[in-house]
Amino acid sequence: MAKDDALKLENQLCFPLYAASRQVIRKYHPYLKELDLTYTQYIALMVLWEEKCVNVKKLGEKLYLDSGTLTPLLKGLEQRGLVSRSRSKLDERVLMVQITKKGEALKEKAKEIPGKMAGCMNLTKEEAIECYRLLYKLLKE
Amino acid sequence: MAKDDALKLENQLCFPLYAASRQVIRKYHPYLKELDLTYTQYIALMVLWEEKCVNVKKLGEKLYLDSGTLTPLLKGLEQRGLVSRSRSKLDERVLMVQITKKGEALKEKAKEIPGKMAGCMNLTKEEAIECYRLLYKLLKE
DNA sequence: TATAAATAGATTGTATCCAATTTAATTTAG
DNA sequence: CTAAATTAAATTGGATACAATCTATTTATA
Repeated sequence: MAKDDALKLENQLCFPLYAASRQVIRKYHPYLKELDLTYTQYIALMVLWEEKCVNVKKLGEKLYLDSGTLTPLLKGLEQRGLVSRSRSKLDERVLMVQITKKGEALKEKAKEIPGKMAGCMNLTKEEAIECYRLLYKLLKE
Repeated sequence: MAKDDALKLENQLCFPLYAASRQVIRKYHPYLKELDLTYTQYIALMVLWEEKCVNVKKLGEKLYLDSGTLTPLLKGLEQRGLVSRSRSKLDERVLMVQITKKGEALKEKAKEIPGKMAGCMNLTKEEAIECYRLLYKLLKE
């Protein structure tokens, strides 16, 4: 490939990655709006629905997000009573985040979302599995 | 898959898409910083390096971005003398964006970036091609 | 054991993203 | 021809992302 062609949008791998990511998240919007959640809040809650209690550092590692994003996000969820935040007694630097009853309750409504979203992804089962593998390979390096 | 499992982070396709997208863009950062560009500015310039002149609507269609993102971004590039903006004489609603000499000059430096980034993507050639295909399939619907 | 180094979050500042609304120009219908 | 509908950008407001910096706490070490 000529050096000039390497700068064409159509020859980038990153661009469709970036565009597809935003497009899929936009498709979540109508469903998440019903729960008054953003996509970032949704995936943060996903971790908390599984783990019940997790500190900010660990949450950030799972979501590939740092405290600059998570601190205000978690404060917002706390204000709405969906999570609670408290310093660890053993190490005051560590902030534990816990899902609340109200946060747990929201999970019941959220359960409908993956099924609704499945219809928005026009990949075959096999393609989705391969795409998943490739994205994690990109991510895990 | 149980309905509960569908809400686990590890069972999402969107999440690795979102995380990998941000991670790859983060890897661009040191190289783009040398040109004082953000990733979004970089892909906007990519279109202009190819097309010389394009209106905001068309640019938005290519990048999957709307005027809410592009207007301030293009104003910024204009202020730095990298692009010029002017209303179409035939249709005053349409804003034409053109690359300037200075913007063209930046392309020479940018040419080094794809090569540098290639080393950051740990997919084989075949995997990259398949990933590209799957992402565009996701995107084109 | 003071002090340096490391660690966890919080804060700050810049640049997106995007839904929703607004404005101005053009096209379409009646 | 002219009011209504459509279209292209711009604007507004809320929520990220993330680099860089700061603060408080804990750990390591001379």
